[in-house]
Amino acid sequence: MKDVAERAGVSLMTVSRVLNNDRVAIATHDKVMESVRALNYRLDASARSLSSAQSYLMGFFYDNSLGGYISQYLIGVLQRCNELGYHLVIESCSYGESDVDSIVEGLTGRYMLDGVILPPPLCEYAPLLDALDKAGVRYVRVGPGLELERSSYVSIDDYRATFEMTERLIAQGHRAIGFIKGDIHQGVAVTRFEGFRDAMDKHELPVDAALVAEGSFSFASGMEACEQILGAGKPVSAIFASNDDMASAVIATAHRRGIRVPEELAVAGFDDTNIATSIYPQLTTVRQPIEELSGQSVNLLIEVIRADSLLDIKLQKKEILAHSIIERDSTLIS
Amino acid sequence: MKDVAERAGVSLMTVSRVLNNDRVAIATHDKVMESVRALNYRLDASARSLSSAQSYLMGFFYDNSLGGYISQYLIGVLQRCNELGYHLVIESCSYGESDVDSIVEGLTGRYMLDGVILPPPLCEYAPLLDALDKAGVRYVRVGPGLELERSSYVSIDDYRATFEMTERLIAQGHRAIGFIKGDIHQGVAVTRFEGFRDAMDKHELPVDAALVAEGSFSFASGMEACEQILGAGKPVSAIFASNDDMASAVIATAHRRGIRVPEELAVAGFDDTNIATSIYPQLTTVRQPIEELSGQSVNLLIEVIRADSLLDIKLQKKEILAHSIIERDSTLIS
DNA sequence: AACGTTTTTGTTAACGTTAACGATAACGAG
DNA sequence: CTCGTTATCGTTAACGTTAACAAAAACGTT
Repeated sequence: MKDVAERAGVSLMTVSRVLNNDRVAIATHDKVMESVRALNYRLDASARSLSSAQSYLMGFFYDNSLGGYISQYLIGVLQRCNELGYHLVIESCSYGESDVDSIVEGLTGRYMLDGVILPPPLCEYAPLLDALDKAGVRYVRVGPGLELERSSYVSIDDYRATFEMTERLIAQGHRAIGFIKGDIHQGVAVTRFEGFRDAMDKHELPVDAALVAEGSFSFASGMEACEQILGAGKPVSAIFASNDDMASAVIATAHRRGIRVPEELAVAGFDDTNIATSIYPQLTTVRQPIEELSGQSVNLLIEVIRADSLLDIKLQKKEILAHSIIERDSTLIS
Repeated sequence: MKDVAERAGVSLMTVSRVLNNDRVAIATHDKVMESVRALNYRLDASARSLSSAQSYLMGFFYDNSLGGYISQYLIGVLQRCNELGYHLVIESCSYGESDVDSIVEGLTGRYMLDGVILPPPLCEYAPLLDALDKAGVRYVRVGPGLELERSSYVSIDDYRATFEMTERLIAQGHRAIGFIKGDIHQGVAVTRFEGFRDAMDKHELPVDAALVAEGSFSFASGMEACEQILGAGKPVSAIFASNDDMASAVIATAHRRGIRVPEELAVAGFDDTNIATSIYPQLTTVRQPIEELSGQSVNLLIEVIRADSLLDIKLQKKEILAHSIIERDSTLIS
């Protein structure tokens, strides 16, 4: 940096200011930038962190049950991070596996991470939230269903979403509708079921216990749940699964049993993940705008960081983004 | 750190040594660790980086076309990284999108990254390799098919894998076998086709041009390719797709056309990704041990880093791990 | 022209660690 | 017991940046 400063005939501080977009006379700015380019100079990230007490590193906690869908979260998060000059560090952490404290300690080397993004299901994992709170790490959650008063978050309205999808199925003439719950330890699983139940109630349709099965959001659990519902021997004309993995398991099960979708059985999912369009027939589902959600979580996180370090305020901001219902071939009768 | 040193009655240097597993008398070690625990002390990552010229950060370049499969790479990489005290930074970079230089510059703040892991398809993206070489960033590639002399890498033997799978199909009695190529700009796509072709040759079976279609490794391209092959009107009893996404597209297309799998059409894929077991019927495929490959890439990368900083040697090491053939319901006739 | 304001730039002192080298203590062999 | 060797520990000086404050320059007002 000294070389740059000398070449431009200014002080170190001025160079630093130019490189950090601080207030500098435009003429000076240009002079400095010219030197920077000529010498192909870059700030040293470590020195910068040490001096400024910021790492420009965001954390992203990843649980394997997020599986392939991590990519959809990553798109939004990475884009915002890059736009804002941050880099993204992935930390793996398994829901239920309890070395949470040591994980949090591991990234606690004082200014290692400026903040953390928590996608599902970790956004609802209380021990992790506790550890982060204790360590004073700032975080924003994406799509939590539990402990909503605990931190800033972005989400969709899961209740309204399942409510609306259920009404859509009812409007299509379905009366006997099966439902596959997600992992009931997760808040969204409960919320989604409530939306289904209340929509059925509203239209005075019974929620038959034999047509409601518990899954865990995984494909395998979806197959079991579907077998259970179909095995009950009661008539069902549609099954609404709490996520796309389980919905695709319903379709797979139907194929295996020779049941035609959607003619004999309509199937609806939730999330609009990649798999929704990678199976036949393509899945009718609730679309969560995951990219927007996760991108917005970065914006929020930065606000939280600013509020914390500038004003020493623990900001709590909640944002609900719009979902939509995507109708594809698994429910429409062509 | 000063507090820890005073409490333990030693110098700063000794504390540093204890925390870095340097040679220290065992009694001193214990004394220091006691203080560390009592004061709940952690090393400051930034200061450590600044002083030691190491960031303990590995980069992982991510291209969207990796899509959901990033999770399978992540598992191996993250585990090794954590074991070795490293953290993982995800950088997004799109194959073909050409701001490669600015991306590499962005992480070039001298010691920002100790090294980089390159999964497909970026492991074959020459402009990126050029930029990394120019910037002096050390990297290891996972599963490259091109420019094999250019750096260290870990991979499987794609040629042998398709060769063996093809022989397996032939042994099951198939004679008219269709093949869907991957994106021909990628080395593995070519290699995999060669394995298929040579196996057919060996058994004196013709490789009918009408039964070979070009895809791009995506589900959509697989559907098109499959339509093309089936539309040719020639008899086909099996289709071997260059990856699982395209193989599942073949199955979806078969469903749509009312062709029974595997009775009327056997289908084989490549990779053994999650989707292989998330569809009906489950996919016969070549299993790449992605976790092992990616985990091993971290080991290699650390060797490369060591060799470079200690001996100033550009290490080139190649490792081939074993693949296997997983037979599931898309080829067996029950 | 003198003075308050604001804008722009410079100086100094950390930030918390480790490299490099030096000093001391412990040990073994002759 | 002496001396060389090795194991252990301490001192000093960076590492490259920015915060905080100070100074100077530019500007507008009366």
